[in-house]
Parts: sequence; structure tokens; C-alpha cells
Amino acid sequence: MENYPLRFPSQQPSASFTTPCLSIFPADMIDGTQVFDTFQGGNSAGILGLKDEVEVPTSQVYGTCQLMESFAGSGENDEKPSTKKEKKVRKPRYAFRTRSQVDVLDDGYRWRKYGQKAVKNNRFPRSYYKCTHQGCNVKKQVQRLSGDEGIVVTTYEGVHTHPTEKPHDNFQDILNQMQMYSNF
DNA sequence: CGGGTTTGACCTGCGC
DNA sequence: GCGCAGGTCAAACCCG
Repeated sequence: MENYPLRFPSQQPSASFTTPCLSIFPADMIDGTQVFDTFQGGNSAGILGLKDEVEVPTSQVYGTCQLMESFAGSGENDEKPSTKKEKKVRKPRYAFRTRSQVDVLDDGYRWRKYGQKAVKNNRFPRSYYKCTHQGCNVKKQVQRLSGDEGIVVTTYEGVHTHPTEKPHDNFQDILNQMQMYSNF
């Protein structure tokens, strides 16, 4: 089976890809998550649009890229839930919708699967991965949409503290575009 | 043998 | 308080 490469650079919550088209997202599943679409090898026409908030029904055409600074504060709080009564602080999460035959995309990092759960209203399970790089606490979730099993939603949590283990190829343009839109 | 996967148990937050 | 769902742990297992 083919394996579409997908890159998720360290230090920046954005992505560059080798072959995808970016577009949109339904915000119904990951609340407060910054979302991008990556239709790899697909026929989507690129970034369709972004906006601050998403209130779009799932099965429509969506235009979004939601920032969520309010979600996580510094984005570096990943200490074990302390024994004290502090509120649990989550890192910002960024989701990518990808049209792909494979669940696990090659984003250049090494991941170890640590769990899998059945998800309500979804016949596909959600898989949980951690970055295996020492000291890097980035996590990701991979889930296939029950409504469209050709679409994989990958949710990243945290920022890599190290470069990818594979040489980076281009798609810097899309990365730049995404950052432009994010600053919108 | 080391690293990754599987899977059931456990923990936690949230809504009722 | 209870039940449910999401998220994590960890032991067993698999594979190169």
C-alpha cells in the first residue's frame, strides 16, 4: 500500500506536505482545535478559506482554520496532572483531515501507539500515538471519519522539540500560505 | 533482545 | 452520585 508522506515540522504548529491539497474542515469533532485539511493525491483545489470560528455542519463544504490560543496557555504545560487541584491544562491541538487509504501518515517522526479506543458514533476506532523521541511529548490521534472512510483525521497535540528524522522536502509555499492565513 | 502493537483495566471529566 | 465517553497505562504479545 502506498504511503503518502506528510511533514509536521518542529517548533511550528503548521505543516508542510509533499503532495496534498489543503482546504477545510468540519469543526464538530475537535473542539478548540486548529484544523487544516490535507487531501493527499486528491482533487481538492487548495486552501479554500479560513475563518476564526466554525459553525458548519459536518457534511458540508467547510471553510476554516481555527486558532485556539485560548485553549492552552503557554502550550508547554504537560506536567503530570499534579496532585494539587490545578486545572488540567491541555496543549493546543491541531487537526489535519487527510484523504488517504492509510491511517498512519508518514510525517517524518517516529510514533509509538499507546492506545486505541472505540469512538461513539464512529465505526472506526481512534488510535493514540506518542512521539518516541526522547524528551518530546508530542501526541497525536488518528481517526477515520465514519461518514467518509476515505478521510483520516490526525490531531496533533504539542510541538516537537526536535527536527524530523527524515530530510525535509518542499511544500514551503503551502506552509507559508497557511501561516499567512493564520495571521489573518 | 529491543522496540512497537494490542488490548483490557483504570482514571478523569462532564452531563444528567 | 452515577453512568458514559475519552484518554492513558501497562502487561502481554509480536516481529525483525
